[in-house]
Amino acid sequence: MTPTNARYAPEKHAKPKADGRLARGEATREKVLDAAERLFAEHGFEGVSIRDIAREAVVSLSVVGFHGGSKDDLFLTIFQRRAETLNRARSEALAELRARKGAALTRRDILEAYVLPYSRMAWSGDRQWAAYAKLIARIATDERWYPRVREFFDPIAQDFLAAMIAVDPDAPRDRLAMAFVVSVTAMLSVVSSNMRIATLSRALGAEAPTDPAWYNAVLIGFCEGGFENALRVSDGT
Amino acid sequence: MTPTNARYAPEKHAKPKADGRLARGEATREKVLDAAERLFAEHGFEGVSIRDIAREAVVSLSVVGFHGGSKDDLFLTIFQRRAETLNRARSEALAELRARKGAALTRRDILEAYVLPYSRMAWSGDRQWAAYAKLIARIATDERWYPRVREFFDPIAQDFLAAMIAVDPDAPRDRLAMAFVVSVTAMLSVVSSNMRIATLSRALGAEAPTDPAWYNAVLIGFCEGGFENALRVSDGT
DNA sequence: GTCTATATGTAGATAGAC
DNA sequence: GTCTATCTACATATAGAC
Repeated sequence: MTPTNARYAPEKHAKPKADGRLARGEATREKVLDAAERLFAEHGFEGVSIRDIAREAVVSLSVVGFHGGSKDDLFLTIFQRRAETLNRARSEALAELRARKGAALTRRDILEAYVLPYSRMAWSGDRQWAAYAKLIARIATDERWYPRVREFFDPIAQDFLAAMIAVDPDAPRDRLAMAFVVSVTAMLSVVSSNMRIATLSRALGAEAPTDPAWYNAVLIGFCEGGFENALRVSDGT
Repeated sequence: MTPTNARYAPEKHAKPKADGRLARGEATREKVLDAAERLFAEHGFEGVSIRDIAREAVVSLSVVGFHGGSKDDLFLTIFQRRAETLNRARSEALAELRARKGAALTRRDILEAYVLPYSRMAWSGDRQWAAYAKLIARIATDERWYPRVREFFDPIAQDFLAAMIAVDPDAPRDRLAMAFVVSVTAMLSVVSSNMRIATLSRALGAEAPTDPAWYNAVLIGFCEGGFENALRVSDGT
């Protein structure tokens, strides 16, 4: 697991000064945000105190407040910081596919363009991007936080849904919406529960899969088959 | 949404006294556990204080400690309290199908036997069972809590996986494990995010689905198609 | 920009009266 | 069994020195 992926590894968000180094305050700010990102990803918002963050970042307590503002602000800032990079990766993946395949675009292609940027991020080998991926998985089903961060994710989701509709204009919209939400949750769950998948595999006598490409392939296969079957009009039970 | 389902509505876990009424202490205990269940489901473990629970249950602070023990104990007790009922419903559903269909059992049947008892519970119209369903969805992907409650869920999951293997003995075990975990997450996500599905449906110009049977049908359809596609050996990307 | 010090509130837990 | 009262620890936030 966790092969390095150059795409995400070098990503840093502080602006370098003219001389190429970060301003001192800027570097501290990054340290604080990075520490908060890791801890929030691991323990959730309420499970982390500002003192924990200060300790993890190796700064004093009030430095966290200075750079991060209130605890709520700090949490939102962490989302904001990387959202654009992820969104851009997804948009570019979709645009590239559209350019290359045109009308031959399939649902599988669209799913890949949505899933793979996130997957690469989660398994990039960069612990901050991995933490961010976990954090997204954590808040996506959280009714308290999702409304406050949806602005970062919903627009791109709309684009992908539009692409799905273009592939099959007759698909019932409600089923499409549900298949999409379920697919997104499935994607997030693979990152947050690959430990469970590994455990369960071993319990069944198989080796625990370790290759991200394997997880991607099975996940995308699952969602592709799921979409197809869910969109077929039929009412059971 | 939320039609009453008699199966779960009358469920109460305190033992009645010989005269048919609950002992006073027992009734208080139930009040405390019910309040904790609702609040933990809504706000998570760290998001709820013992004082919150006391207020919700309309008892004094120390009564919560008296009946619930430590906060950790209280949380685990809530899980324990209803786990057996849910497990029994699932086992019975599977046994009934096996008796009725024998070797003609399908993956779809097995999925239904796993999903429907949970779905009925979540939408039973009883707010405590609904809260319990939300609580399960909340901790299922929580690395801190899942190890402490898996004993309540893993045995039954093993039974269902065994049934899946019986249907298709050649299915690769690792893919089976992953398809199962993803299906379970999908099931849980429908309960915790049906608001998002509804919102997204409206955004696409459809009405927001309100019928639990519709959610069940689309979900099971999705998982069925997902399983089938995920188990096929093929490696993309 | 970063520190120490502290104001102010709330957390979990329990002792002891009734 | 249930209450009031309180212990001790830790929370967020910020004022003010350097």
